[in-house]
Amino acid sequence: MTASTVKIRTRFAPSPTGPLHLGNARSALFSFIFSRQNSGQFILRIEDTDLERSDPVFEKDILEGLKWLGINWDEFYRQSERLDIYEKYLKFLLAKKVIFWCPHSEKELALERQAKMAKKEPPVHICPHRDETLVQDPKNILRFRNDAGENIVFDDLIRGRINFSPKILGDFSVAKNLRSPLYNFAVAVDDSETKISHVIRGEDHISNTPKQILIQEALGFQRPFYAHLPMILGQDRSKLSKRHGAASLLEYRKLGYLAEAVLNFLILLGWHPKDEKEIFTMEEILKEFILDRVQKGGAVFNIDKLNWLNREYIKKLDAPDLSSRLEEYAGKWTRQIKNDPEKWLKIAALMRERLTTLAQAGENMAYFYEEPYFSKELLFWKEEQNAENILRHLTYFYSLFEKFDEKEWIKEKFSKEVMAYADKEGRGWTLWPLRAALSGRKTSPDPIDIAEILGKKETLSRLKKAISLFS
RNA sequence: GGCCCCAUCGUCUAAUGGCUAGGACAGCACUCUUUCAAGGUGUAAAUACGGGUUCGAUUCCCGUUGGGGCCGCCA
Repeated sequence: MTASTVKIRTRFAPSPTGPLHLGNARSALFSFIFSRQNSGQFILRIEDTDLERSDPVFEKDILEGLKWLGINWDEFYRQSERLDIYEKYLKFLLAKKVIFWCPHSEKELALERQAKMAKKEPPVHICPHRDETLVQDPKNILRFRNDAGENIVFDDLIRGRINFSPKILGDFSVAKNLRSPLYNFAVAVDDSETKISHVIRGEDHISNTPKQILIQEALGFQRPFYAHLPMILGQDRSKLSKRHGAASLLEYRKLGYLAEAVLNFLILLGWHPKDEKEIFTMEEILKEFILDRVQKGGAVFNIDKLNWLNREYIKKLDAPDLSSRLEEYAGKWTRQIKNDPEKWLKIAALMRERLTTLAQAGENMAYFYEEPYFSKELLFWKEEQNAENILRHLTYFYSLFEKFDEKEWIKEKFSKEVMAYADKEGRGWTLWPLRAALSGRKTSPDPIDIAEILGKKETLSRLKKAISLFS
């Protein structure tokens, strides 16, 4: 079997026991990309065999996260709906005496494990009842009668040959009972039943692979290709988790990251195209991606790089696109935005180069919709000591703006005169107080742009208010 | 503890036997500039260590060290 002769089918198999996590999202992404560029199928399989911990809420979160990133699946399975299939294979293996009922309690097993570890032996259970034919009983579980002698060897597409001694596996568990398969068993069955050609998953599954191979072999299944991706690490270089801050994918959406940026970021963690390009579209990824170029070592999650990418993607958005994406982050200004879409478009265009995340829009747009409050000191630029000067400039600007027609209030009309005055009197000394008077902030876009958006009436009113601070 | 995986600037990475070890993010400096952002220019910063192999090792081999993962009736 070679990659060129098989139909490429990859899968992403999350368990709905928590929200979709960045690391998982990346595994899904790599699998998805690999299937798409080989015109294969991408299968989504929900691993909800653990009824206790599985929750439909998380399943929903996972589906939503994948859709957000644009990762679409061709087939969908839920393990809890496939119990008949697992039962069939379990019975088959039971009849072949490849699996058996093990009567040991969890407590006994824990004790045994402890003792073995103390003796520096692999903490595995080799069941004394493996040759007996015990029957089903709520106390018993099904274990694999592991007699494998030779090393289990598989060729990982990213790491090369990997070798395991089967002895360290012991008689591993495969199911709690005929209707409750355990992870490794369900995976082996499903990967084969759904004809998965390439299992692309996180490095944390390397040590599960020999168990799955043993089950495949007992069942006479064909072995898929394996590719184990490096982990995404937190700042402390341990597996990324909740304690490293936002780990859930959808949280990044809430924080105002663009799906395109997150996607680009995720693919860059562990993979890089031949050239030095860092920003690319899905089409470009599909064209260039190759498993051989995937990194082997874990990659530390770096929010600075994500922020940079997000800024880059925001800058590329045109004003209408940005403004509509920004709407859900507008908060209490939502109604004003809808009332005056033209004004909103201009605001969005101004914010474009200043946003790292969409969520920052809320605080950066307030002064366009409500009158800012500030103290007189704000109007003083740098070393400016003279209040008279500020008053003079503001008064000049007031009379300047006053003479322009409210109906033709665009910056092209008045910017020339504003700048002529600024150049004559000193830009900083004049433009700073003007900008501060209009925005009420130390930092903001250009006063001319702000004046245009505010309109004649509001511009004059704010200037008047600033002037009044001096009387 | 056992087994497995990994190792280039702070971080993500390029260079798979041959230029001065390249790029990006972050940092710093300068520049542009009314502020912020963006932009421009520049700068500092790495092959973990020790042995081999070789005319020549980031690259191949061995060892050491370090980091990570897994060791469930979770997935």
